[in-house]
Amino acid sequence: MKEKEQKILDTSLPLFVEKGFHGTSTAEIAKTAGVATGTLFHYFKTKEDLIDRLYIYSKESILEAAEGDYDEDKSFKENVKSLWLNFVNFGIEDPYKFNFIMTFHCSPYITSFTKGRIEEKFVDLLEVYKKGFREGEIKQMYDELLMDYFWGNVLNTITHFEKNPERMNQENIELSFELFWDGISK
Amino acid sequence: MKEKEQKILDTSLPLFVEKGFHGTSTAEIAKTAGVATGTLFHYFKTKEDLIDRLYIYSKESILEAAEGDYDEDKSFKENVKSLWLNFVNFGIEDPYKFNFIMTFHCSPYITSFTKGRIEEKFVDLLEVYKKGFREGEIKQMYDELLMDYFWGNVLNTITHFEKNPERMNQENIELSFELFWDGISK
Amino acid sequence: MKEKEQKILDTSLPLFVEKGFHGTSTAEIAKTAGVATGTLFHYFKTKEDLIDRLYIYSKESILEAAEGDYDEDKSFKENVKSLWLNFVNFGIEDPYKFNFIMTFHCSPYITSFTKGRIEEKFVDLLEVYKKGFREGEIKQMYDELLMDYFWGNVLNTITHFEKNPERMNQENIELSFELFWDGISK
Amino acid sequence: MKEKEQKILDTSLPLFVEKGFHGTSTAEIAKTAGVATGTLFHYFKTKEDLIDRLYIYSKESILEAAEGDYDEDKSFKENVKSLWLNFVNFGIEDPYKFNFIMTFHCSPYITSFTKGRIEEKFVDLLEVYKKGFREGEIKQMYDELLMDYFWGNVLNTITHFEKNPERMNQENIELSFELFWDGISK
DNA sequence: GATGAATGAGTCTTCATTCAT
DNA sequence: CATGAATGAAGACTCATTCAT
Repeated sequence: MKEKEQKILDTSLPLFVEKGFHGTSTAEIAKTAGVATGTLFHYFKTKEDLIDRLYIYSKESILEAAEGDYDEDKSFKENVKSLWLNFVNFGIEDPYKFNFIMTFHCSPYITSFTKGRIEEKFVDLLEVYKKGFREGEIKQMYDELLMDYFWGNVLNTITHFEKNPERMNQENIELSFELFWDGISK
Repeated sequence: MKEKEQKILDTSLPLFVEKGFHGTSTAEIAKTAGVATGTLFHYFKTKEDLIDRLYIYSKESILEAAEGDYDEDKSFKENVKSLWLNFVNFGIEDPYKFNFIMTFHCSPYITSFTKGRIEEKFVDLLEVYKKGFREGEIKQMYDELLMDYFWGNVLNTITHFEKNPERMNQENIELSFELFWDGISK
Repeated sequence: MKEKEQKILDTSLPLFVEKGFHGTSTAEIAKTAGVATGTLFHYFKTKEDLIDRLYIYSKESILEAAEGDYDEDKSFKENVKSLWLNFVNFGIEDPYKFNFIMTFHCSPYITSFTKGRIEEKFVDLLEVYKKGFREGEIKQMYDELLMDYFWGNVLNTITHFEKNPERMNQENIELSFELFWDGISK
Repeated sequence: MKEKEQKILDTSLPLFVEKGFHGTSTAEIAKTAGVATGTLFHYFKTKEDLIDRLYIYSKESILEAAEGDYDEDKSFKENVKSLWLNFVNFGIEDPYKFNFIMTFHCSPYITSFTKGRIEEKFVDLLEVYKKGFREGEIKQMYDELLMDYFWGNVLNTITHFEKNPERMNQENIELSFELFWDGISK
């Protein structure tokens, strides 16, 4: 990827998160990225194209962050915790990318093609855990509720430590996971 | 409140939720509400003023929905469940108002004056519960985490049933509360 | 029609004729008409809409100019001459409108709906002459050739006197008609 | 002339005819011609330069088509007919070049230098006929009217057969010439 | 109170042209 | 020669807001 293209992606992501799609002008993005407006449209056909590419970019980052962790030798709880931590750490370390995904997940500006392409990979990732959930020591419930509960807790934890960074330490992160795990345990 | 003023409030709320602040034009609001653009600016000095008033309007609704419920004769869990249910029901019955609050809670368009005024009332409402939490049979943790966990679960539950309306029944709502409660229980 | 709307129509017509569709900017039109750019788009949804309305406006003018002239008591040649003169006079007196029609007749910016609506009226106007042409003392030929020959001569005459205004007098106009008439006479 | 230079000329001519000067972008020309934008500007200093060169190119083509035909042994009418046919055939066989000339004849983008240079040659070509017109069996009239009448008829004939290609045959072309000739004959 | 014509700054996007490679 | 990334002025169109009626 060309240098200016990357610069535009990196610059526009926090702007979109903080000011929304319509609240961020292409002029502002270009200016902040230190390129001409024409350059932005050289790399991204439209503003929609830019945000679509940002969505792919962010989702790939979060997938990478969580990937390839399942360890058969550890307990199921340990494996789930590891996944949970990967997501939470990603959200804390790269809050803009995380918030971008949360904000534009339902946005009409992300093409359904892109959404579908990404969602597929996500489903693959979680497949290995689903099995464990079903056999495990956790409450009986349908998949969607479990997934939403998991995600809700990840999101909640990230948001909480974003708001209260002085509270973020090993102990409180452990506690947050226990809140989640004790909720689903039988 | 005058009829047209009310019409503008009711019309603009879902528009703002679905298209965002900058994505919704005053012309569209006026047209949808069946009034002239001039009329909108007669009742609301600026677009910011309109969204500020919507925030007050929505927050007052949710406060009303949760108010005056604490019953000394019931167990603490029952009281918390009752509060949790009030919020969840509000979000399910009036999803636009609920989403409006969630979306514009952090928005720069809501004046900090308005935010402060409202937050104050909220704190009052929760004060009575805080005591219970401290004395109760729940895990030891600091207030902010508890509040955020509570809110995260409410939000999560509402979002889940919005996405999966066919799953919404007494049993699954109870289950959702148990996920929350078992999380904080010792 | 509102005053500013009319002003925009009158101002833009010569601009489009002289500089073409793409060569004339909406900013220039508005400035020349003495209105704000927003005003132009208040009355005309798009630039295409403006040129479409101009086409209707011009064609209606030329139709009015030629209308209702057929006189059974005069010779056929006199009637044709009268029609020919009406068109020629229109083109000389209102050269912008005439040139606008000639230039944008085949333009993709005029909707086919508008073209059809106008063409219909034109066909009606010429119908009464067609009969005469067929029975008359003129050469045998198919309708389209006759019509194109007639129009070509009208256009030619107007263009000629536009370029050589000092030549325009009764005698030369008569001569021009004779060039046309002797062409089609047997 | 280099291959790419020629390609650009051949590609841009129909584009300019169909979409106008401002309606055709240099990017589109380059893309259609299969060259880089930089290449276009290597051969043609500006867009105006390109259209200027196209004008010369087209006018030279039409001059070639009509050149060197006057035959003292034939009747004057035969000679005029031959010239008339040369132009008509050119317009029918190479409609884009012909239309280009007609469209950009009055265009401000063609430098007056170019126009003058070309017009000169044209005058030379017609000089030999003027004499004949004056002495011949045709109506008394001034030169400009005669020239415009001649051109008008050529243009008219070409346009007519472009619109009605199925009517184009020896007989109808003869008829078209007779319309013209009988018009100017005494 | 209610209207909607009028405004002009601001939006996204295109374009002719340049220049380093 | 040939390329295409880079530029920023200009284009069509939108929008919050005002004000005369």
